Amino acid sequence: MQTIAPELAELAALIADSGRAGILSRLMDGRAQTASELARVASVTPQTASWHLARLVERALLKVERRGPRRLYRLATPLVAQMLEGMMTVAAIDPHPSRPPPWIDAEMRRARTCYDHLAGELGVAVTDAMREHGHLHLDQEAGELTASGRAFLRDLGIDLRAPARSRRLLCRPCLDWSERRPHLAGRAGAAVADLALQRDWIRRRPQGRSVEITEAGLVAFRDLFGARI
Amino acid sequence: MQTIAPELAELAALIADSGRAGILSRLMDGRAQTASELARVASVTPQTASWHLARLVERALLKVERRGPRRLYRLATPLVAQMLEGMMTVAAIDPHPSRPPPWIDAEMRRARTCYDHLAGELGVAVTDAMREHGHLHLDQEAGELTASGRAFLRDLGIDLRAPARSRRLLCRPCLDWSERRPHLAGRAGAAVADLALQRDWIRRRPQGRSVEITEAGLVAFRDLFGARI
DNA sequence: TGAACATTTCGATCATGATCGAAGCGTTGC
DNA sequence: GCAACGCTTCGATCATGATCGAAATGTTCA
Repeated sequence: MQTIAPELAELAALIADSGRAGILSRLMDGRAQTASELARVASVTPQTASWHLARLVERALLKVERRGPRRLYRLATPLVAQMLEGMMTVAAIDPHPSRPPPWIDAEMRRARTCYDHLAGELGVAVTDAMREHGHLHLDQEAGELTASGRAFLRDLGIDLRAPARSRRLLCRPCLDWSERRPHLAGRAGAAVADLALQRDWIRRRPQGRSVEITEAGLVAFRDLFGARI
Repeated sequence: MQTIAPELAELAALIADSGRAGILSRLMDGRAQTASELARVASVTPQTASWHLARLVERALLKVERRGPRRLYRLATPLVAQMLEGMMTVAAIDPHPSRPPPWIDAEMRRARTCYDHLAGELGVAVTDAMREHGHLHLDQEAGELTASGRAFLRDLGIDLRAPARSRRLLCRPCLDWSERRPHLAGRAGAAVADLALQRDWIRRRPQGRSVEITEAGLVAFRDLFGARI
Protein backbone atom coordinates (compact mmCIF):
# COMPACT_ATOMS: atom_id res chain seq x y z
CA MET A 1 0.00 0.00 0.00
CA GLN A 2 1.83 2.99 -1.27
CA THR A 3 0.21 5.95 0.42
CA ILE A 4 0.99 9.28 1.91
CA ALA A 5 1.84 7.64 5.24
CA PRO A 6 5.64 8.09 4.94
CA GLU A 7 5.20 11.80 4.24
CA LEU A 8 2.79 12.02 7.16
CA ALA A 9 5.35 10.42 9.46
CA GLU A 10 8.10 12.67 8.16
CA LEU A 11 5.97 15.74 8.74
CA ALA A 12 5.01 14.59 12.23
CA ALA A 13 8.65 13.91 13.07
CA LEU A 14 9.36 17.53 12.31
CA ILE A 15 6.84 18.63 14.93
CA ALA A 16 7.73 15.87 17.35
CA ASP A 17 10.64 17.73 18.93
CA SER A 18 9.78 19.95 21.86
CA GLY A 19 12.05 22.69 20.57
CA ARG A 20 10.44 22.77 17.16
CA ALA A 21 6.97 22.42 18.65
CA GLY A 22 7.72 25.45 20.81
CA ILE A 23 8.92 27.41 17.80
CA LEU A 24 5.83 26.53 15.77
CA SER A 25 3.57 27.27 18.68
CA ARG A 26 5.22 30.65 19.13
CA LEU A 27 4.69 31.46 15.46
CA MET A 28 1.00 30.57 15.59
CA ASP A 29 0.17 34.24 16.04
CA GLY A 30 1.17 34.75 12.41
CA ARG A 31 3.92 37.25 13.12
CA ALA A 32 7.58 36.81 12.26
CA GLN A 33 10.21 36.28 14.94
CA THR A 34 13.98 36.36 15.01
CA ALA A 35 16.04 33.22 15.41
CA SER A 36 17.21 34.41 18.84
CA GLU A 37 13.71 34.93 20.11
CA LEU A 38 12.72 31.49 18.88
CA ALA A 39 15.77 29.95 20.54
CA ARG A 40 14.66 31.59 23.78
CA VAL A 41 11.09 30.28 23.70
CA ALA A 42 12.29 26.84 22.72
CA SER A 43 14.81 26.88 25.59
CA VAL A 44 17.71 25.84 23.41
CA THR A 45 20.97 27.46 22.38
CA PRO A 46 21.06 29.54 19.18
CA GLN A 47 23.01 26.80 17.40
CA THR A 48 20.37 24.22 18.17
CA ALA A 49 17.54 26.57 17.22
CA SER A 50 19.30 27.31 13.96
CA TRP A 51 19.48 23.61 13.23
CA HIS A 52 15.76 23.20 13.95
CA LEU A 53 14.82 26.27 11.92
CA ALA A 54 16.77 25.05 8.92
CA ARG A 55 14.79 21.82 8.99
CA LEU A 56 11.44 23.61 9.25
CA VAL A 57 12.31 25.90 6.36
CA GLU A 58 13.62 23.02 4.27
CA ARG A 59 10.30 21.21 4.72
CA ALA A 60 8.47 24.45 3.84
CA LEU A 61 6.70 24.81 7.15
CA LEU A 62 8.42 28.15 7.70
CA LYS A 63 9.48 31.02 5.50
CA VAL A 64 12.58 33.02 6.30
CA GLU A 65 13.29 36.61 5.40
CA ARG A 66 16.49 38.53 6.01
CA ARG A 67 16.20 41.85 7.76
CA GLY A 68 19.68 43.26 8.09
CA PRO A 69 21.83 40.97 10.16
CA ARG A 70 18.77 39.18 11.56
CA ARG A 71 16.59 36.52 10.06
CA LEU A 72 12.87 36.61 10.57
CA TYR A 73 10.94 33.36 10.56
CA ARG A 74 7.20 32.95 10.06
CA LEU A 75 4.73 30.21 9.16
CA ALA A 76 4.90 29.50 5.45
CA THR A 77 1.13 29.39 4.83
CA PRO A 78 -2.14 29.60 6.76
CA LEU A 79 -2.52 25.91 5.97
CA VAL A 80 0.26 25.21 8.42
CA ALA A 81 -1.47 27.25 11.11
CA GLN A 82 -4.68 25.38 10.43
CA MET A 83 -2.91 22.06 10.75
CA LEU A 84 -1.32 23.08 14.06
CA GLU A 85 -4.69 24.26 15.28
CA GLY A 86 -6.12 20.81 14.62
CA MET A 87 -3.20 19.10 16.30
CA MET A 88 -3.41 21.33 19.37
CA THR A 89 -7.08 20.54 19.67
CA VAL A 90 -6.25 16.86 19.89
CA ALA A 91 -3.15 17.47 22.00
CA ALA A 92 -5.31 19.30 24.54
CA ILE A 93 -7.49 16.24 25.02
CA ASP A 94 -6.34 14.70 28.24
CA PRO A 95 -5.98 10.97 27.73
CA HIS A 96 -6.46 10.47 31.47
CA PRO A 97 -9.56 12.57 32.20
CA SER A 98 -9.28 11.99 35.94
CA ARG A 99 -6.50 14.44 36.65
CA PRO A 100 -7.06 18.13 35.87
CA PRO A 101 -4.90 19.77 33.21
CA PRO A 102 -2.65 22.11 35.22
CA TRP A 103 -0.20 22.66 32.42
CA ILE A 104 -1.85 25.52 30.61
CA ASP A 105 -0.28 28.83 31.44
CA ALA A 106 -2.80 31.12 33.13
CA GLU A 107 -2.08 34.06 30.84
CA MET A 108 -2.41 31.92 27.71
CA ARG A 109 -5.64 30.50 29.02
CA ARG A 110 -7.02 33.95 29.82
CA ALA A 111 -6.45 35.66 26.49
CA ARG A 112 -4.27 35.07 23.47
CA THR A 113 -4.30 35.37 19.72
CA CYS A 114 -4.80 32.31 17.57
CA TYR A 115 -3.15 33.23 14.26
CA ASP A 116 -5.22 36.40 13.74
CA HIS A 117 -8.22 36.21 16.06
CA LEU A 118 -8.95 36.14 19.78
CA ALA A 119 -8.77 32.93 21.77
CA GLY A 120 -8.77 31.72 25.34
CA GLU A 121 -11.40 32.80 27.87
CA LEU A 122 -11.63 36.17 26.17
CA GLY A 123 -12.18 34.75 22.70
CA VAL A 124 -14.85 32.34 23.92
CA ALA A 125 -16.55 35.00 26.09
CA VAL A 126 -16.77 37.45 23.19
CA THR A 127 -18.09 34.70 20.95
CA ASP A 128 -20.67 33.60 23.52
CA ALA A 129 -21.84 37.18 24.03
CA MET A 130 -22.27 37.76 20.31
CA ARG A 131 -24.14 34.50 20.08
CA GLU A 132 -26.48 35.40 22.96
CA HIS A 133 -27.25 38.75 21.36
CA GLY A 134 -28.22 37.02 18.15
CA HIS A 135 -25.23 38.32 16.24
CA LEU A 136 -23.86 34.92 15.50
CA HIS A 137 -24.67 31.28 14.92
CA LEU A 138 -21.73 29.00 15.48
CA ASP A 139 -21.19 25.33 16.03
CA GLN A 140 -18.11 23.17 15.82
CA GLU A 141 -18.14 22.98 12.06
CA ALA A 142 -19.60 26.19 10.69
CA GLY A 143 -20.59 29.72 11.56
CA GLU A 144 -22.84 32.45 10.30
CA LEU A 145 -22.92 36.16 11.04
CA THR A 146 -26.52 37.40 11.22
CA ALA A 147 -27.82 40.72 9.88
CA SER A 148 -27.78 41.96 13.46
CA GLY A 149 -24.18 40.82 13.78
CA ARG A 150 -23.14 42.64 10.63
CA ALA A 151 -24.83 45.81 11.87
CA PHE A 152 -23.21 45.42 15.28
CA LEU A 153 -19.72 45.13 13.81
CA ARG A 154 -20.38 47.93 11.35
CA ASP A 155 -21.39 50.23 14.21
CA LEU A 156 -18.07 49.39 15.86
CA GLY A 157 -16.34 50.69 12.77
CA ILE A 158 -15.48 47.33 11.26
CA ASP A 159 -15.47 47.01 7.49
CA LEU A 160 -16.40 43.45 6.64
CA ARG A 161 -16.00 43.71 2.88
CA ALA A 162 -13.59 41.08 1.66
CA PRO A 163 -10.38 42.28 0.07
CA ALA A 164 -10.29 41.63 -3.66
CA ARG A 165 -9.24 38.09 -4.55
CA SER A 166 -9.70 36.96 -0.96
CA ARG A 167 -11.51 33.66 -0.70
CA ARG A 168 -11.38 33.78 3.05
CA LEU A 169 -14.51 32.92 4.95
CA LEU A 170 -16.28 35.73 6.80
CA CYS A 171 -17.21 33.72 9.83
CA ARG A 172 -15.94 30.35 10.90
CA PRO A 173 -15.47 28.50 14.16
CA CYS A 174 -12.09 27.59 15.59
CA LEU A 175 -11.98 25.04 18.38
CA ASP A 176 -10.28 26.63 21.39
CA TRP A 177 -7.86 24.11 22.84
CA SER A 178 -7.77 25.60 26.30
CA GLU A 179 -11.53 26.14 26.62
CA ARG A 180 -12.51 23.13 24.51
CA ARG A 181 -15.26 25.20 22.88
CA PRO A 182 -15.46 27.04 19.57
CA HIS A 183 -14.60 30.70 19.24
CA LEU A 184 -15.06 33.15 16.38
CA ALA A 185 -12.51 33.01 13.55
CA GLY A 186 -12.48 33.94 9.88
CA ARG A 187 -12.46 37.52 8.58
CA ALA A 188 -14.92 38.62 11.27
CA GLY A 189 -12.77 37.15 14.03
CA ALA A 190 -9.67 38.79 12.65
CA ALA A 191 -11.48 42.12 12.36
CA VAL A 192 -12.56 42.01 16.00
CA ALA A 193 -9.01 41.20 17.11
CA ASP A 194 -7.62 44.03 14.97
CA LEU A 195 -10.12 46.45 16.45
CA ALA A 196 -9.24 45.37 19.98
CA LEU A 197 -5.54 45.94 19.32
CA GLN A 198 -6.12 49.30 17.63
CA ARG A 199 -8.32 50.59 20.46
CA ASP A 200 -5.86 49.30 23.05
CA TRP A 201 -8.40 46.91 24.56
CA ILE A 202 -5.71 44.26 24.45
CA ARG A 203 -1.93 44.50 24.27
CA ARG A 204 0.44 41.87 23.00
CA ARG A 205 2.81 40.75 25.70
CA PRO A 206 6.43 41.18 24.61
CA GLN A 207 6.98 37.45 24.66
CA GLY A 208 4.58 34.70 23.84
CA ARG A 209 1.19 34.71 22.20
CA SER A 210 -0.81 35.74 25.24
CA VAL A 211 -2.31 39.22 25.35
CA GLU A 212 -3.09 41.50 28.26
CA ILE A 213 -6.64 42.85 28.61
CA THR A 214 -6.44 46.55 29.51
CA GLU A 215 -8.82 48.33 31.88
CA ALA A 216 -10.44 49.98 28.88
CA GLY A 217 -10.65 46.57 27.27
CA LEU A 218 -12.48 45.04 30.22
CA VAL A 219 -15.02 47.86 30.04
CA ALA A 220 -15.35 47.61 26.28
CA PHE A 221 -15.75 43.84 26.15
CA ARG A 222 -18.32 43.99 28.96
CA ASP A 223 -20.29 47.05 27.89
CA LEU A 224 -20.04 46.92 24.11
CA PHE A 225 -20.09 43.17 23.66
CA GLY A 226 -21.82 42.11 26.86
CA ALA A 227 -19.09 39.57 27.51
CA ARG A 228 -18.78 37.99 30.94
CA ILE A 229 -15.09 38.32 31.67
CA MET B 1 6.43 30.14 28.42
CA GLN B 2 4.31 27.30 29.61
CA THR B 3 2.15 26.33 26.69
CA ILE B 4 0.71 23.34 24.99
CA ALA B 5 3.92 22.84 23.03
CA PRO B 6 5.13 19.78 24.98
CA GLU B 7 1.80 18.04 24.44
CA LEU B 8 1.95 18.99 20.77
CA ALA B 9 5.40 17.45 20.46
CA GLU B 10 4.30 14.33 22.30
CA LEU B 11 1.30 13.94 20.03
CA ALA B 12 3.40 14.49 16.92
CA ALA B 13 5.95 11.93 18.12
CA LEU B 14 3.15 9.41 18.20
CA ILE B 15 2.44 10.00 14.51
CA ALA B 16 6.11 10.38 13.58
CA ASP B 17 6.75 6.68 13.19
CA SER B 18 6.09 5.24 9.76
CA GLY B 19 4.41 2.19 11.24
CA ARG B 20 1.99 4.22 13.33
CA ALA B 21 1.43 6.69 10.51
CA GLY B 22 0.51 3.76 8.28
CA ILE B 23 -1.88 2.41 10.88
CA LEU B 24 -3.57 5.79 11.35
CA SER B 25 -3.74 6.32 7.62
CA ARG B 26 -5.34 2.92 7.18
CA LEU B 27 -7.96 3.75 9.80
CA MET B 28 -8.87 7.05 8.15
CA ASP B 29 -11.80 5.35 6.45
CA GLY B 30 -13.47 5.19 9.85
CA ARG B 31 -13.79 1.43 9.93
CA ALA B 32 -12.26 -0.87 12.51
CA GLN B 33 -9.40 -3.21 11.65
CA THR B 34 -7.75 -6.14 13.38
CA ALA B 35 -4.26 -5.91 14.81
CA SER B 36 -2.99 -8.36 12.21
CA GLU B 37 -4.35 -6.35 9.30
CA LEU B 38 -2.76 -3.21 10.73
CA ALA B 39 0.54 -5.00 11.19
CA ARG B 40 0.36 -5.96 7.55
CA VAL B 41 -0.27 -2.45 6.20
CA ALA B 42 2.41 -1.04 8.49
CA SER B 43 4.86 -3.67 7.26
CA VAL B 44 5.88 -4.74 10.74
CA THR B 45 5.59 -7.92 12.75
CA PRO B 46 2.52 -8.43 14.94
CA GLN B 47 4.61 -7.82 18.07
CA THR B 48 5.76 -4.44 16.83
CA ALA B 49 2.29 -3.47 15.70
CA SER B 50 0.93 -4.43 19.07
CA TRP B 51 3.47 -2.15 20.71
CA HIS B 52 2.47 0.73 18.44
CA LEU B 53 -1.23 0.11 18.92
CA ALA B 54 -0.87 0.10 22.68
CA ARG B 55 0.71 3.55 22.49
CA LEU B 56 -2.00 4.93 20.23
CA VAL B 57 -4.74 3.61 22.51
CA GLU B 58 -2.96 4.88 25.62
CA ARG B 59 -2.87 8.35 24.11
CA ALA B 60 -6.54 8.01 23.17
CA LEU B 61 -6.02 8.32 19.43
CA LEU B 62 -7.52 4.86 18.95
CA LYS B 63 -10.27 2.87 20.57
CA VAL B 64 -10.05 -0.88 20.87
CA GLU B 65 -12.87 -3.35 21.04
CA ARG B 66 -12.64 -7.08 21.56
CA ARG B 67 -14.41 -9.32 19.10
CA GLY B 68 -13.76 -12.89 20.05
CA PRO B 69 -10.08 -13.66 19.97
CA ARG B 70 -9.41 -10.59 17.82
CA ARG B 71 -9.09 -6.95 18.74
CA LEU B 72 -10.58 -4.33 16.51
CA TYR B 73 -8.97 -0.90 16.43
CA ARG B 74 -10.57 2.30 15.16
CA LEU B 75 -10.01 6.04 15.43
CA ALA B 76 -11.19 7.26 18.83
CA THR B 77 -13.05 10.35 17.57
CA PRO B 78 -13.76 12.22 14.33
CA LEU B 79 -11.52 14.94 15.74
CA VAL B 80 -8.56 12.63 15.18
CA ALA B 81 -9.60 12.05 11.57
CA GLN B 82 -9.95 15.78 11.08
CA MET B 83 -6.47 16.35 12.50
CA LEU B 84 -4.96 13.70 10.24
CA GLU B 85 -6.78 15.24 7.29
CA GLY B 86 -5.11 18.57 8.03
CA MET B 87 -1.72 16.96 8.44
CA MET B 88 -2.03 15.02 5.20
CA THR B 89 -2.92 18.20 3.39
CA VAL B 90 0.35 19.74 4.52
CA ALA B 91 2.27 16.49 4.08
CA ALA B 92 1.14 16.39 0.45
CA ILE B 93 2.72 19.76 -0.24
CA ASP B 94 5.95 19.01 -2.00
CA PRO B 95 8.70 21.10 -0.47
CA HIS B 96 10.68 20.82 -3.69
CA PRO B 97 8.09 21.69 -6.35
CA SER B 98 10.48 20.89 -9.17
CA ARG B 99 10.20 17.13 -9.02
CA PRO B 100 6.80 15.52 -9.63
CA PRO B 101 5.18 13.62 -6.78
CA PRO B 102 5.31 10.00 -7.97
CA TRP B 103 4.64 8.54 -4.56
CA ILE B 104 0.88 8.54 -4.57
CA ASP B 105 -0.52 5.14 -5.35
CA ALA B 106 -2.56 5.27 -8.54
CA GLU B 107 -5.55 3.49 -7.03
CA MET B 108 -5.58 5.80 -4.02
CA ARG B 109 -5.37 8.78 -6.28
CA ARG B 110 -8.18 7.54 -8.49
CA ALA B 111 -10.82 6.89 -5.83
CA ARG B 112 -10.82 6.32 -2.09
CA THR B 113 -12.88 7.06 0.97
CA CYS B 114 -11.81 9.82 3.33
CA TYR B 115 -13.34 8.85 6.66
CA ASP B 116 -16.90 8.61 5.34
CA HIS B 117 -17.00 10.42 2.00
CA LEU B 118 -15.51 10.11 -1.47
CA ALA B 119 -12.04 11.44 -2.25
CA GLY B 120 -9.43 11.31 -4.97
CA GLU B 121 -10.23 12.01 -8.60
CA LEU B 122 -13.69 10.54 -8.14
CA GLY B 123 -14.51 12.68 -5.11
CA VAL B 124 -13.32 15.86 -6.80
CA ALA B 125 -15.08 15.02 -10.10
CA VAL B 126 -18.40 14.39 -8.37
CA THR B 127 -17.99 17.61 -6.41
CA ASP B 128 -17.11 19.60 -9.53
CA ALA B 129 -20.08 18.18 -11.40
CA MET B 130 -22.51 19.05 -8.62
CA ARG B 131 -21.00 22.49 -8.51
CA GLU B 132 -21.36 23.02 -12.25
CA HIS B 133 -25.01 21.97 -12.10
CA GLY B 134 -25.67 24.53 -9.41
CA HIS B 135 -26.23 21.92 -6.72
CA LEU B 136 -23.39 23.13 -4.58
CA HIS B 137 -21.30 26.11 -3.57
CA LEU B 138 -17.97 25.13 -2.08
CA ASP B 139 -14.70 26.84 -1.39
CA GLN B 140 -11.77 25.87 0.79
CA GLU B 141 -13.44 26.93 4.00
CA ALA B 142 -17.17 26.40 3.67
CA GLY B 143 -19.86 24.80 1.60
CA GLU B 144 -23.55 25.12 0.92
CA LEU B 145 -26.03 22.75 -0.65
CA THR B 146 -28.51 24.68 -2.83
CA ALA B 147 -32.23 23.97 -3.15
CA SER B 148 -31.44 22.32 -6.47
CA GLY B 149 -28.80 20.21 -4.76
CA ARG B 150 -31.19 19.09 -2.05
CA ALA B 151 -33.76 18.13 -4.69
CA PHE B 152 -31.10 16.32 -6.72
CA LEU B 153 -30.01 14.22 -3.78
CA ARG B 154 -33.60 13.62 -2.70
CA ASP B 155 -34.41 12.30 -6.17
CA LEU B 156 -31.51 9.90 -5.80
CA GLY B 157 -33.18 8.55 -2.68
CA ILE B 158 -30.96 10.29 -0.16
CA ASP B 159 -32.52 11.40 3.11
CA LEU B 160 -30.66 14.46 4.28
CA ARG B 161 -32.47 14.90 7.57
CA ALA B 162 -29.98 15.00 10.41
CA PRO B 163 -30.20 12.22 12.97
CA ALA B 164 -31.45 13.47 16.33
CA ARG B 165 -28.73 15.03 18.47
CA SER B 166 -26.38 15.21 15.51
CA ARG B 167 -24.59 18.53 15.25
CA ARG B 168 -22.85 17.44 12.10
CA LEU B 169 -22.68 19.86 9.24
CA LEU B 170 -24.73 19.03 6.14
CA CYS B 171 -22.18 20.24 3.63
CA ARG B 172 -18.55 21.07 4.17
CA PRO B 173 -15.39 21.04 2.10
CA CYS B 174 -12.49 18.70 2.73
CA LEU B 175 -9.19 19.48 1.08
CA ASP B 176 -8.17 16.52 -1.06
CA TRP B 177 -4.48 15.85 -0.50
CA SER B 178 -3.91 14.04 -3.75
CA GLU B 179 -5.86 16.46 -5.95
CA ARG B 180 -5.05 19.54 -3.88
CA ARG B 181 -8.62 20.77 -4.30
CA PRO B 182 -11.69 20.61 -2.07
CA HIS B 183 -14.22 17.83 -2.31
CA LEU B 184 -17.64 17.36 -0.74
CA ALA B 185 -17.72 16.21 2.89
CA GLY B 186 -20.18 16.51 5.77
CA ARG B 187 -23.50 14.63 6.00
CA ALA B 188 -24.15 15.17 2.28
CA GLY B 189 -20.74 13.77 1.34
CA ALA B 190 -21.23 10.76 3.56
CA ALA B 191 -24.70 10.17 2.10
CA VAL B 192 -23.36 10.19 -1.45
CA ALA B 193 -20.63 7.72 -0.52
CA ASP B 194 -23.15 5.48 1.24
CA LEU B 195 -25.39 5.54 -1.80
CA ALA B 196 -22.50 4.67 -4.09
CA LEU B 197 -21.58 1.69 -1.94
CA GLN B 198 -25.19 0.49 -1.63
CA ARG B 199 -25.80 0.69 -5.38
CA ASP B 200 -22.47 -1.01 -6.08
CA TRP B 201 -21.09 1.99 -7.95
CA ILE B 202 -17.95 1.58 -5.94
CA ARG B 203 -16.51 -1.37 -4.05
CA ARG B 204 -14.07 -1.25 -1.20
CA ARG B 205 -10.87 -3.01 -2.05
CA PRO B 206 -10.09 -5.75 0.47
CA GLN B 207 -7.02 -3.94 1.65
CA GLY B 208 -6.40 -0.23 1.88
CA ARG B 209 -8.71 2.72 1.65
CA SER B 210 -8.93 2.88 -2.10
CA VAL B 211 -12.16 1.87 -3.81
CA GLU B 212 -12.85 0.36 -7.19
CA ILE B 213 -15.31 2.12 -9.52
CA THR B 214 -17.56 -0.47 -11.10
CA GLU B 215 -18.84 -0.34 -14.67
CA ALA B 216 -22.28 0.62 -13.33
CA GLY B 217 -20.55 3.24 -11.23
CA LEU B 218 -18.84 4.83 -14.20
CA VAL B 219 -22.19 5.09 -15.95
CA ALA B 220 -23.95 6.40 -12.86
CA PHE B 221 -21.35 9.02 -12.01
CA ARG B 222 -21.28 10.20 -15.62
CA ASP B 223 -24.99 10.08 -16.43
CA LEU B 224 -26.59 10.88 -13.09
CA PHE B 225 -24.00 13.32 -11.76
CA GLY B 226 -22.44 14.49 -15.03
CA ALA B 227 -18.99 13.80 -13.64
CA ARG B 228 -16.03 13.70 -16.01
CA ILE B 229 -14.26 10.54 -14.97
C1' DT C 1 -9.72 -30.03 29.21
C1' DG C 2 -6.87 -29.33 25.27
C1' DA C 3 -5.73 -27.54 20.71
C1' DA C 4 -5.60 -23.60 17.61
C1' DC C 5 -5.12 -19.01 16.96
C1' DA C 6 -4.71 -13.84 17.76
C1' DT C 7 -2.41 -10.84 20.39
C1' DT C 8 0.64 -9.09 23.96
C1' DT C 9 4.85 -8.92 27.01
C1' DC C 10 9.72 -9.30 27.73
C1' DG C 11 14.47 -8.66 26.63
C1' DA C 12 18.37 -7.46 23.94
C1' DT C 13 20.03 -4.95 20.07
C1' DC C 14 20.55 -1.22 17.08
C1' DA C 15 19.77 3.26 14.53
C1' DT C 16 18.39 7.92 14.54
C1' DG C 17 18.70 12.43 15.70
C1' DA C 18 19.01 16.18 19.54
C1' DT C 19 22.41 18.67 21.84
C1' DC C 20 26.09 22.08 22.56
C1' DG C 21 31.11 23.83 22.28
C1' DA C 22 34.01 25.71 18.92
C1' DA C 23 34.70 27.81 14.82
C1' DG C 24 33.15 30.07 10.53
C1' DC C 25 30.19 33.23 7.75
C1' DG C 26 27.80 37.42 6.57
C1' DT C 27 25.97 41.94 7.54
C1' DT C 28 26.17 46.47 9.63
C1' DG C 29 28.28 50.57 11.20
C1' DC C 30 32.28 53.21 12.51
C1' DG D 1 39.15 47.74 6.92
C1' DC D 2 37.84 46.26 11.34
C1' DA D 3 35.01 45.28 15.21
C1' DA D 4 30.52 43.84 16.83
C1' DC D 5 26.77 41.09 16.32
C1' DG D 6 23.44 37.53 14.69
C1' DC D 7 23.35 33.36 12.90
C1' DT D 8 25.01 28.94 10.89
C1' DT D 9 28.12 24.87 10.25
C1' DC D 10 30.95 21.23 12.06
C1' DG D 11 32.06 17.55 15.11
C1' DA D 12 31.61 14.57 18.98
C1' DT D 13 28.61 12.81 22.42
C1' DC D 14 24.57 10.93 24.28
C1' DA D 15 19.60 9.49 24.95
C1' DT D 16 15.49 7.73 23.10
C1' DG D 17 12.75 4.48 21.14
C1' DA D 18 11.88 1.05 17.08
C1' DT D 19 12.61 -3.62 16.11
C1' DC D 20 12.00 -8.63 16.38
C1' DG D 21 12.75 -13.46 18.55
C1' DA D 22 11.00 -16.01 22.24
C1' DA D 23 7.66 -16.85 25.40
C1' DA D 24 3.29 -15.82 27.84
C1' DT D 25 -1.64 -14.61 27.84
C1' DG D 26 -6.26 -14.99 26.54
C1' DT D 27 -10.18 -16.53 23.71
C1' DT D 28 -12.82 -19.83 21.04
C1' DC D 29 -14.24 -24.25 19.81
C1' DA D 30 -14.43 -29.19 20.10
